[in-house]
Parts: sequence; C-alpha cells; structure tokens
Amino acid sequence: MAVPSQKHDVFQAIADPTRRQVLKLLGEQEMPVTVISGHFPMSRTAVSKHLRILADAGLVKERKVGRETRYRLDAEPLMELKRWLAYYERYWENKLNVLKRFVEADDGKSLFAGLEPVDPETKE
Amino acid sequence: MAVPSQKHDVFQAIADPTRRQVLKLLGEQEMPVTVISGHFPMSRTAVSKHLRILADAGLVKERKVGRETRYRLDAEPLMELKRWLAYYERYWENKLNVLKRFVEADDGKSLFAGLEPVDPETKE
DNA sequence: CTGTTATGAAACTAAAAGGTTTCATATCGA
DNA sequence: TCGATATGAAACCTTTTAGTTTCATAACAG
Repeated sequence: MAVPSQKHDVFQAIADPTRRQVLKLLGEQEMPVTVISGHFPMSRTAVSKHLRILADAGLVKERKVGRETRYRLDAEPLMELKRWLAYYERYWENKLNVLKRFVEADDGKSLFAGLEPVDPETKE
Repeated sequence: MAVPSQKHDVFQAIADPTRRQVLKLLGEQEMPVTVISGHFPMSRTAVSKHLRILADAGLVKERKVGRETRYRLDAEPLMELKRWLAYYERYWENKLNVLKRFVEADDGKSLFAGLEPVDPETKE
C-alpha cells in the first residue's frame, strides 16, 4: 500500500532527458497529453509512454476531465533521491574531504597518515 | 576540456542499482576491479563496464598501481544532480505548495484563485 | 445519430543496456 | 625466462528502451 508496486523507480524515471523536461513542464501547470507532446519532437503516443513511466515512479498524477486526462507533477518521490544524495554530500563539502574520510574510516587512529598521497597500497 | 566529452551523464550513471552500490562501496575506500566485483553476483568484466560508465560520468577516478587499477569515488558530478533537485524542493517544502506555486507563477495577480479545486479547465 | 477529438493499447522496430565468454597484454614473483 | 595474476577489449547474446504506426473506445458538439 505504501509502495504502489512500482515497476519503475525514481532513478530510472529521471534518467531520460525527455522525462526530465516533462517534469519541468508539469511543474508549471497541469496539462493533457496532447498539449505536453506539443513541446516535443515525437509522437503523442511516445510522450504518453513517458508519462506512464513517470506515473509508475509516482512522479506524476493523472486526473480525468471529460475526455481528456490531465497530468500534474508530484515531486514527493524525489525525496528518495534527496536522501540518497545526502549521503554523498560529505564528499564534496570542502577541501577537508580527505581528512574527514580518513578520520571517519579510521576512527582517529594514526591521524596523520593519508593526508599526503600516501596510498594504502603500501599495506604490507 | 571542462566537460570530458561524456558519453554518459550523471542521471544515466546512477540509474542502475549496481552502479549505485559500486559508488557506495568506493566511498569507503579505493579498490581494484577484482575486489569490487567480489561484492557482486556478476562477472568482473561486467563490473568493469559499469566502472567505465561511472568514469565516463566523472563519478569515479582511476589510478594505476602496478598491474592493478584502483578506483575511487569522485562525488563532484553529483552536484549537478543536487542543483537539478533543488529546483523541485519548493514543491514538497510544506503544505503551502499550492499557494506558493500559484503566487510564483502568477506574480501576485488574482491572489485567491487556484486555492480551491478551481481548475484551469474552466478557461472559456 | 454522426463526425470529430483525446487517449491508451497493441504490435512492431531499431538501438542501447547489461551480461557472458574468450583473448591479448602487462606486471609480478621466483 | 616462465607461470600466475589483473585487467581491458572484442565479439556475441538477450532484454529493455524509446519510438512509430495503426486501431478501438469514450466523450463532445451539432
């Protein structure tokens, strides 16, 4: 119930440039497939498929209005991406990367190794 | 020169679960292909290909040490992802989403439309 | 009712992705 | 020098992906 069976995950969904553009477009405003596909050099059916993939990942929601289906952005699943990304932030935070990684990995023992191009390959 | 020709971009690179695991593994420590592939249920060659894709996206760096090649994480390209993601943060920040989007899009005119299920389909 | 519009499903295609196995090359160790 | 180790390149295979075209269905407008 929490995870709607998801054939496609967020990482996969945003891997395609077209789909990223679609997301951006739908951020502005809800719109039907025909309008969306007007922004792309491909058939409406192709865009429709992209929309299904996005919907699968939970990134867009659909709403029927008469004979048309309106699509809109749901950014919530991007939080997973954000969390994933957060893990790596420490690696680029600043010039202290090397030191920080070293300290965290080594728990403070041998504090001064690894600050030079010392290379763990000298391990024996 | 700035952009190293990149056949693969970051979005594509992290789309594959195996590659995400490789990244995580390499965050801990630099290591050669043989060691890396020991963590995966596939051939060394397959892992090697994943590494080339990651390297293509700039996410890993290689260093030759004798007969082996050591790979290590370079998280820098993930900043592009972070920037991309930042755009969407406003959509999940809090319950004021609807209001915020409306205000930003409309530049303050007609402040009270759109707060109800008003639906732009009533456009004529 | 009739024709037009909006859309998804189906069938098909070409190219890319993710693997495998085999082979060539370079470095190590003795 | 010789055999073992580490690795990338090549050729090949299978499944997915991104598109296309065609078709059926549902809702609208007269």
